[in-house]
Amino acid sequence: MSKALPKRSENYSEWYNEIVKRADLAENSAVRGCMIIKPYGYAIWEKMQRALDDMFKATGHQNAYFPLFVPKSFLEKEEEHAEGFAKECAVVTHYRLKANPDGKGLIVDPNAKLEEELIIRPTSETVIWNAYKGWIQSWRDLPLLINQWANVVRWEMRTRVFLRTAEFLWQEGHTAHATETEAIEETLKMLGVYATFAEEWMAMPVIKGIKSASERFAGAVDTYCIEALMQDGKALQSGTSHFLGQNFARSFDVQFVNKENTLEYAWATSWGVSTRLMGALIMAHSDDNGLVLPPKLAPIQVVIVPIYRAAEDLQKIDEHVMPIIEELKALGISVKYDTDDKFKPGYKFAEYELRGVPVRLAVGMRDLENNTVEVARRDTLTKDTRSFDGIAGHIGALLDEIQVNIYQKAFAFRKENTFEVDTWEDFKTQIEAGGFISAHWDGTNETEEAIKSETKATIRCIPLDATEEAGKDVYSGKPSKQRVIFARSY
RNA sequence: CGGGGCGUAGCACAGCCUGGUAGUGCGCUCGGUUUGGGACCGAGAGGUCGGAUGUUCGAAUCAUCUCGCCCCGACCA
Repeated sequence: MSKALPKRSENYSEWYNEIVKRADLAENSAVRGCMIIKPYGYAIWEKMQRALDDMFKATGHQNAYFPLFVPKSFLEKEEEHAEGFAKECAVVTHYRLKANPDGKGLIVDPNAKLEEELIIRPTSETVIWNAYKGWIQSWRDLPLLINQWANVVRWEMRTRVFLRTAEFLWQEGHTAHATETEAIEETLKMLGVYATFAEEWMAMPVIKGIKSASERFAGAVDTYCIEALMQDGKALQSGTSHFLGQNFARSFDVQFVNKENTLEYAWATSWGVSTRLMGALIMAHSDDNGLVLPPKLAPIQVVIVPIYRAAEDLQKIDEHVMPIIEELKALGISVKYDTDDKFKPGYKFAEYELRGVPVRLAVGMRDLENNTVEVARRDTLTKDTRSFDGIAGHIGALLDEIQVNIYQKAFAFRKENTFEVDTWEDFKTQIEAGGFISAHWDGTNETEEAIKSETKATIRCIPLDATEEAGKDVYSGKPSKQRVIFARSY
């Protein structure tokens, strides 16, 4: 068995799959396109959930839960929404099985056909807005700020662990507002929450932007997104926030009486991030030794590996190390002291690197004599022998430093791989090399389509912070007001 | 759904062309020595070769059919 991972630069796809497998994050399930998230992977997801949930609460949102099943008639109500999701829906048609009269096993009981088919939710706008109809009568009921943590199913033709699975876990926020302005503010506020989460927790820089019409969420007026650049030069849409206008309120007849005593349709937003963020986390930071986790999301932040021969030696190390473990825990740092004697230190070193543990401490007899400890950082793969005194404080600071360093590394990578391009020749060359391309676009669907079919590059977003700049479309040569971001994407 | 690849031990693979005793490495079990970057020695356990049919004295190997998985496209968070 080859112990080394495939090289990131040689086969990115294989490298990614190996990290997912070897770091024990997830595996494919018996059901095609679905994944099993393993305990270590799930622990990371839980940390993400916790941080996001806190941010949602801090912005006034509450959690609720809505059904898994969407009656087909609900999905039909918003036309564009229906059209957008129709091709990827799992449908429940029966509610009972029975023994096969002609042989072994079970068959679907033909007598148990549902009058109306149920769709397994691909997203919950329809069920939620159907419920909101009963919840909203007056401007006093608004804003309604709800989030749901759930699973959804989208029957994709081709799947990839974390990045695109048939079933995935996510959160979906669904809010209702009395005014358009307020709804747009909410849309942008939540986009900001996602960007903050991506940058401060995941240590992954993102571009905030708005989608072109062709990339817009089905049923939305505007779709905003955060786009991140992966190490192979492809973009990953990491979160979306939609301004839905009054589309769903009209479709589900959600009207309220405003302060002027007139009936008005509610204004809506929805926003979501999914387990795809796990894929983003892996692809944004990891290296040829395995996963690299930002300390804020690492289930184990510090691992301590004892190095000893005899059992008495281990006991001495135990005594030496216990107070530090307590001290670290008191600082809110999660520590694992790995005394498992089935594996040698070298094996453990490699294993924790594979799993992305940010800091590793090695303590042996030599250290006990010298009152030292070996401190290894995952992000830089450097080792440093330092005094045992004050080590807990040092590690606390080191974790912060690693968090920042991982971000800066990703930021520098993005900067080096973002290119302003002004000619079609350069565009075609650059897109092969990967990265974000900042280029002028004439705003038409035709040009966007043509560029896509010729280069597989799509408009990732129109950046929110872009400055107006007169120019010519990189493809059509027609006038353009600003640059947009093109890339090949996942 | 198109194009390519692969199904042999828990995992990774060889054997197939040219039919004749089921192999290797990792992992696993037991014993011993080891332990500061994926330890070593010795002894063991583990297989209806994805399935079906056919050709043959004889099939992992040849033929036909079938099922499953992976990769590349179209679709997408």
